[in-house]
Amino acid sequence: MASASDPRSRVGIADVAREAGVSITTVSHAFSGRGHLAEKTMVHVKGVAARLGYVPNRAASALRGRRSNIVGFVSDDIATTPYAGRVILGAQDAATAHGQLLVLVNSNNDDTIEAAQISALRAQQVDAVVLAHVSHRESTVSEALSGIPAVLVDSVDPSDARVSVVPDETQIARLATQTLIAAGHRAIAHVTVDASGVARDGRVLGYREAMLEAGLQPLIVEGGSEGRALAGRAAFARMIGACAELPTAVFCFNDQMAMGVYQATQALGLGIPNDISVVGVDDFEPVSAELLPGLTTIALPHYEMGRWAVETALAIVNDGADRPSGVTRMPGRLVVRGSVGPARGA
Amino acid sequence: MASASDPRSRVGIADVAREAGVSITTVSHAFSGRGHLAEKTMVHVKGVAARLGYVPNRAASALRGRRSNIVGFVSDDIATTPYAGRVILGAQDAATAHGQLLVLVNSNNDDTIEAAQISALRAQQVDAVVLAHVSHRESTVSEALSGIPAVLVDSVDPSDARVSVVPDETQIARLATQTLIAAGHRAIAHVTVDASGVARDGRVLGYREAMLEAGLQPLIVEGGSEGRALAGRAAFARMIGACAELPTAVFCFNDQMAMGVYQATQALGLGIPNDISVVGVDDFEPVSAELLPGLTTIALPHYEMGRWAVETALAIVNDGADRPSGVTRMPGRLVVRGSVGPARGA
DNA sequence: TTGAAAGCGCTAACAT
DNA sequence: ATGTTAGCGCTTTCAA
Repeated sequence: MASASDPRSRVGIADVAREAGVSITTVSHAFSGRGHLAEKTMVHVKGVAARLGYVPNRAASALRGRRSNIVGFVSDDIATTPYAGRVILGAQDAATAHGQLLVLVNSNNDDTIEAAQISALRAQQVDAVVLAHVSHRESTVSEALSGIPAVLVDSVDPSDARVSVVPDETQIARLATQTLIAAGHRAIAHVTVDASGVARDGRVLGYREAMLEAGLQPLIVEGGSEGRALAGRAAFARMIGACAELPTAVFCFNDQMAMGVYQATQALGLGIPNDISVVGVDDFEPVSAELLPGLTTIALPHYEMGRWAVETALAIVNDGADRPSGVTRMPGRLVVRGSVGPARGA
Repeated sequence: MASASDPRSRVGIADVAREAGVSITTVSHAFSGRGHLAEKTMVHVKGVAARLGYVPNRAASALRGRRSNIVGFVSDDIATTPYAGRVILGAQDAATAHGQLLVLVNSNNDDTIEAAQISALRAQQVDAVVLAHVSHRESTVSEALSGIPAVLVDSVDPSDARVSVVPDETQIARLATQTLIAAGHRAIAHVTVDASGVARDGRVLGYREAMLEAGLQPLIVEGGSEGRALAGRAAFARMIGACAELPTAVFCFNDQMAMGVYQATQALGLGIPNDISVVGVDDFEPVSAELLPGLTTIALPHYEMGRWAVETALAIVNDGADRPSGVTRMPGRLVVRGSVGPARGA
């Protein structure tokens, strides 16, 4: 059976030129803004193009010119967390603002797939790549990326050869802790995971600093290797066993662990925020906004990092300059809901 | 300052041919698998290519051939829910299996942006596009898509001109309801949203059917327009006011509303599943797996729909055949956790 | 202000 | 089994 009308936009620059009675150069100029067209030629050409449904073929421009105007975005996990989504939003806004197309590929946390995806991106002649690894960690940049401007999001290159942007974990933890201190709490525990990592270690550090500065005694409780509700419950249980007197506030590694703390307190008949105040990290809304009471938490700068990454990648492409490598830290933002109250007896 | 080694893979098919001492046709054949190359020529050419870091330029192939080997994926919201993520995973697996690159764009639920993104996709010469609208609904296909094979995910084209794949809402609701019936429950309420929609209406229907078939009396309680915890709490509260005797089980429109039901029962001192059994829909893991007890729920066929969409889109491209338009319904899958118990007194 | 023509890297006839 | 060659649709000198 014959196929329906040709799938691809069969109308090319030559068709527009013929129909408009001008040369293809003129049409090209009308779209690229180069050269100097008479106002009315411009209008005429654009009109004809629109009538014909002409869309410039990017593959052809990419072939002819040096640039494809596409930037690749490699994510290791867009499926199970919504974090990457916000980074993508920021990246896409930046790309759109610069007339670039953002092409997303997902490596599903598999190095082999990642290398293959990067190779595919390279074959598409992407101008630059942003590599977003969901959990803040060290990660070696795939060899496949050599020769392509790249910026890392939420991870740092141990060889320090790439530009990267990460959340300021220490600031985030300080902000959370100081929020609790400002509410009058003095016995503040930090519930976290036991597996060392950039995010965990940075937050532990920030917590310690804030406590020590306020002349308070840090209390760190670990609940398992994964930052989930189960670990939050486990940590809370462990804390009860270990403390003569229960803290009046808990700063949790993330919102999911905070959810576990909610569950543990509930089982004990403790009320939030009356008996105990809680602060999380992430502002993972399906959790933070839905808990009862709403969870006061520190939102991570996902959108901002995505935006910054694309802007920076494009700057590297445009300036040709080797941007000073190094890591940029972006602050978290306090989101106030209902889980922080005054300290008991304060 | 001079830029570092040229950003794009400067080595082309001609370089490989020269270095290997063969013609460019031979190199092309070595990569495309067309023609008939001697085994050792093949190996030799591939070796040289690898050494030179050669990657075929897709833009050039797309320009020359009829096909770009890229399929576009338009999502209206990858940022705030993880559902699209699973669809994307399925779509990407299918694309990779067929040697296609999946290019994702996000419309952020804005028709203007969507049209622009589709136009960009078209300019990239995509072979086909899949349009994923997160919440199962009717949606008119953008004009920008005319002439391009497209398949819809999670939405149907009212004009019925496009192929689409959606969850089988009725089956999903029946499965949920029957799970409760099988556990011995007879007084089973359905907590849902008040805004009519394909998903809501289909689930209400399935619930009704299952109840009536079992000779049971349906009880539908609405909690608001958005399927979130707040609405779940509101619905539960309303139910208490309206019923002489509380149901022993609740089937919720989605996991988030189920979370609201958990909160409402907790406030009342009711235990799950001892006093009341709960079933959700979505298997939204940050909620379903983290609730205490874990939520028994119906997983939506996101991955499968993504896969099917790309497979089907590619089939349309390849066969040139006008695939019979129409909607394909995919079943949900029961995920058993801990929120369903035997009926009280059963 | 506009046009002619070369060529980006590749594939597909068509040789040999 | 391998090589020659003509374009795909566009941008970009260069000329008019």
